[in-house]
Amino acid sequence: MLKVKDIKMHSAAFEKALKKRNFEAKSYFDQILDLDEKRRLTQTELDEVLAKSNSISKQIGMLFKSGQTEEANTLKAETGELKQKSKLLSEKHDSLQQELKGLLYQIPNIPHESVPTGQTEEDNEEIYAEGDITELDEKALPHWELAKKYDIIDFELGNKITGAGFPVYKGKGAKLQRALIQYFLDKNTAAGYQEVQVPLVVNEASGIGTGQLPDKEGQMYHIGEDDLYLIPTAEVPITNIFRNDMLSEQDLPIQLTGYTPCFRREAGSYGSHVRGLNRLHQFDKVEIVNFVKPENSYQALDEMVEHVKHILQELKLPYRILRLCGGDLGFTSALTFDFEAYSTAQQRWLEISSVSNFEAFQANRLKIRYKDKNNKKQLIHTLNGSALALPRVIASILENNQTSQGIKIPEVLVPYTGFEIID
RNA sequence: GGAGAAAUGGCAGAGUGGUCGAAUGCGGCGGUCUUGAAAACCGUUGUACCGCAAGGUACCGGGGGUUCGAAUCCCUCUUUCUCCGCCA
Repeated sequence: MLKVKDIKMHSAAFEKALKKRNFEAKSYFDQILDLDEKRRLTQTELDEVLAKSNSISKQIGMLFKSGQTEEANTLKAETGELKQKSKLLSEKHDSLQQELKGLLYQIPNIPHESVPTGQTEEDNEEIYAEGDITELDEKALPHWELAKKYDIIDFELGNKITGAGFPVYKGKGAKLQRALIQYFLDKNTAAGYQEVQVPLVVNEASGIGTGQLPDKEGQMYHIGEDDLYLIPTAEVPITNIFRNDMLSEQDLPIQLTGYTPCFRREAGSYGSHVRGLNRLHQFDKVEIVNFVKPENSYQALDEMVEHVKHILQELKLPYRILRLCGGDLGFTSALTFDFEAYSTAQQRWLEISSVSNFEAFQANRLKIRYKDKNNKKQLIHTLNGSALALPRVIASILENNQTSQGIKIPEVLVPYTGFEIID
C-alpha cells in the first residue's frame, strides 16, 4: 500500500512509473487526494466538537460537586446537539477513511526504475543463464511419465483421495522431495537465515497484510466455518510474524526461512502446461524472507539472487534469470527476478523461484517499522524469495537427469537421499 | 466442549462513574557526584491523528451500548490462566 503523503509529493512520477504496469493511476490519485483532504477537514471539525463537549462535561462535574445541581442540568441540555453532531461527523470520518483505504488497496506497488516495459511474460528480460541444455534422444520422457515408470509420484491416487492437483509421492519420490527440503533449509540456514515453522492456516488480517486480500481472494482456499485461509505461500505467515511491530535498528536485518506446503486454488488453469508437477493445488516450498533497512534492500535482493543461483549451480540444473517486465510484475512487488529451470523433455522453462523486493509496500500495510539512529520511526523493507519451490525442481531433475539406467540424483543430494539413482 | 477468573504504559502493578493519559516500583534516557564505573540523588520517559504553531482529539485486549461524563457500569467477541472432559 502506498502512503498518501508519498502520493501527494510524487503523484506525477508515480503515475508515470505505474504506466509500466499498464495501470492508469491518475483518477485514483485524484480521488485519493480529494478524499484525504475531506477526511482531514472532517477530523478537525470533529475534534472541535469533541473538545467543546469535553469541556462542558468537565464543568458539569464541577457543578455537581459544588452542589449547583440546577446549573448542571441546564448545561446537560446543551450537550444533546453536540452529541448528535459528533456522531454524524465521526461516521462521516470513518466512511471517508474506509473509502480511502479501499482505493489505496487497489493501487499496485511502484515498479523500480530498472523494470522493463512490457505487457506479458514474453517481454521479461533474461539477465543471466547457466548450465547446459542437453539434447536428449527421442526416448526422453516427460516427468509425469518418468514418475509412473519408476512409481515415485502417483497422480491418479491423489485424484482419488482429494482431486486433481494433489499428487501422492511414493518411495524414492517421497524421499527425494524430503531430501530437497532438508538440503534447501540447510543451505538457507548456512547463509544466515533462521529456520521457522509457521501455521499453514492464517486469518484475514494476515492475508490483508501481505496483499493476498482483498484483491486475490480467489487464489486461496477459505475455511468458511472458522474464517481462515490455507496459505498460498509461506510468505504470508512468515512476513506477518512482525505485523504491527516496532523493531529496533540492531534487530535488522532479520532473515527467516521456512518450509511449508502451499495451497492454491488456481481457478481457471487448464491445458498441457499444467500437466504433472507443472501446476498443483498443493505443493511444497522453502521460502526465504528478509526484513531490512530501506537503504539496504536492493543489496539484499542481489544477495538473495546470488544465493538461489548458488543452489541451482550445486544441483547442476540449467536455469536462467529473468527480470520481470511491468506487465508481469506481481501486485506488491517493486522488482522481481524469476528463476526458471529448463525442463528438457517438455522443452520449456519452468518457474522455480521468484525473488522480490517489496520495498515498504507490505510494511505499510503490515505496520512493520523500526526506530532509526535518530529515533525516528520508519517503515522497513520486506523481500522474499523461493529457495526453492519443490515440484518443478523435481520435474527438472527427473527430466534432465534421466539415463538408460535410471534417474541420477545430483551429487549434493546423495547424502540426503541415501541413494544415487532412481531405478 | 463445560465451569470459573483475568486482560491497564517497555515490564511489574494500583486504580469501581468526574482535574485519570492514568499512582508506585523496575527499566530507558539526560544530569550531579566519581580518575572511571557502581551506588545515591535530581530531572525526564507511551502511541496515533489534525494543526505552521499554540494547542486539540483518540487510545487502559477488539467491537458495540448506557451516561452530560467510562480504565471503572452493561452486551459481545478474542486471548490467557485455573478446574473438569476429550485427545496425538
